[in-house]
Amino acid sequence: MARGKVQMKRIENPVHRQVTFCKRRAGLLKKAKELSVLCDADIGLFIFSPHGKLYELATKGTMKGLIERYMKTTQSQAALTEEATPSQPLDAKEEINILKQEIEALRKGLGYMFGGGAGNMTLDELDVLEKQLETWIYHTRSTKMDIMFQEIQLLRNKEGILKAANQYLQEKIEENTAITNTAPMTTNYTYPLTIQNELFQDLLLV
Amino acid sequence: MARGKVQMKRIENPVHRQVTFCKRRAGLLKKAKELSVLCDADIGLFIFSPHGKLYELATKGTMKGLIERYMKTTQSQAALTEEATPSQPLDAKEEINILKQEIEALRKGLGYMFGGGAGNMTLDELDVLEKQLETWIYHTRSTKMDIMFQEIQLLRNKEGILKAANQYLQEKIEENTAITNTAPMTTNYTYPLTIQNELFQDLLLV
DNA sequence: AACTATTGATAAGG
DNA sequence: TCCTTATCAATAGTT
Repeated sequence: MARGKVQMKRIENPVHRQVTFCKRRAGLLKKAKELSVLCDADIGLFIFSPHGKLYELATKGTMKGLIERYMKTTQSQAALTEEATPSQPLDAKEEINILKQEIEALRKGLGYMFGGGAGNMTLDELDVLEKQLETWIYHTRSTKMDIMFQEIQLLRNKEGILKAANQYLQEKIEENTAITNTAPMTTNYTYPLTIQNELFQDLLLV
Repeated sequence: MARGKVQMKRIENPVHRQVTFCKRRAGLLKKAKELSVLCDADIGLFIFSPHGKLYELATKGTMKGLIERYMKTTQSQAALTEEATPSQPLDAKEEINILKQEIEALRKGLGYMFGGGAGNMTLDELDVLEKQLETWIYHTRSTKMDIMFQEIQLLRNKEGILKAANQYLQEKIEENTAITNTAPMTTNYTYPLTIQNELFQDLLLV
């Protein structure tokens, strides 16, 4: 580049950085488009600026479509990798096939969910998808139950602490009354059930 | 570039195209990485060769993570667009918020499904996810039922046609028997229920 | 935003 | 695929 070699590290000066970002971003998008045209390649490119603004390029169809293709490719690559190194040399293939089937159904189902169209799934695929959804919903409910149970436990603990505090205060009052029982309890000031004891205060912050 | 300016169109010579693809792909990935480092930008880039081979770069985290961020950004942009031109000037915001909530839950749920971890979803999000899954499973079952119903209808039609064919053949036989009833039916040749009539044949191909 | 000196990318060839 | 080299393209620093 010009007027001095550039160091390959973050440009600290914010103005320089912003200018360079604009220039190089344009260059990168241009290069991507050129590669796509010259070599008949399909390219998806997205750039988030430091401020989170998005710049994107999809040289074929929509970015969504390219992303789906990307997902599909990486998933099948993963499946092939697994096939190449079978943990149990034989008969693990069956399980791999089932997983592949599930992935395919989920992938189509995903497209269905985002695309909105219910189309072109076979009966078998729908069946797999349904079972997968049932499993998923089961896990969802299970996690939900866990969280609720934790909350219930927390509330029970707090309840216990409050009861103890209550009793403690009650005893204090009775003690007090016993000592000063010559003076009549004419005050209409009702004891609030706030806890003065610091130990209890700490416990309540859990 | 070198030895002559390049035309911005597909390189027809396959060897040249392949070589150029390798070189420019490397250049593009390098440029993307440079932009990322120099300007603190997050970049996702994937390239499909004409033969479908995938080359990718994610300058922060995984491509999956960047894609999720991309989805989220575009979705919120779409939401903002909708917010800027509200079809019903007021109170459509509520629905938008609900949709955003659903999308967020689904996005997290998607990560959960692929990532395998159940982690860091709130109770509310799990609730939305559960409801969404129920809707989805309902549609899945509905589509399945449609397909099955279609098949049943098809089978019923075929059954009707076969019954008609049967009757037709039966009549033919009786007719034949009536005409030639002087000759005894000594043949042990049993009539197969195949349909000779071309009309029926055509119908059965439905 | 426009200019230009300089570096970087790369087409062709081996 | 990798090296070389002539040439073009991108861009850093400046105005």
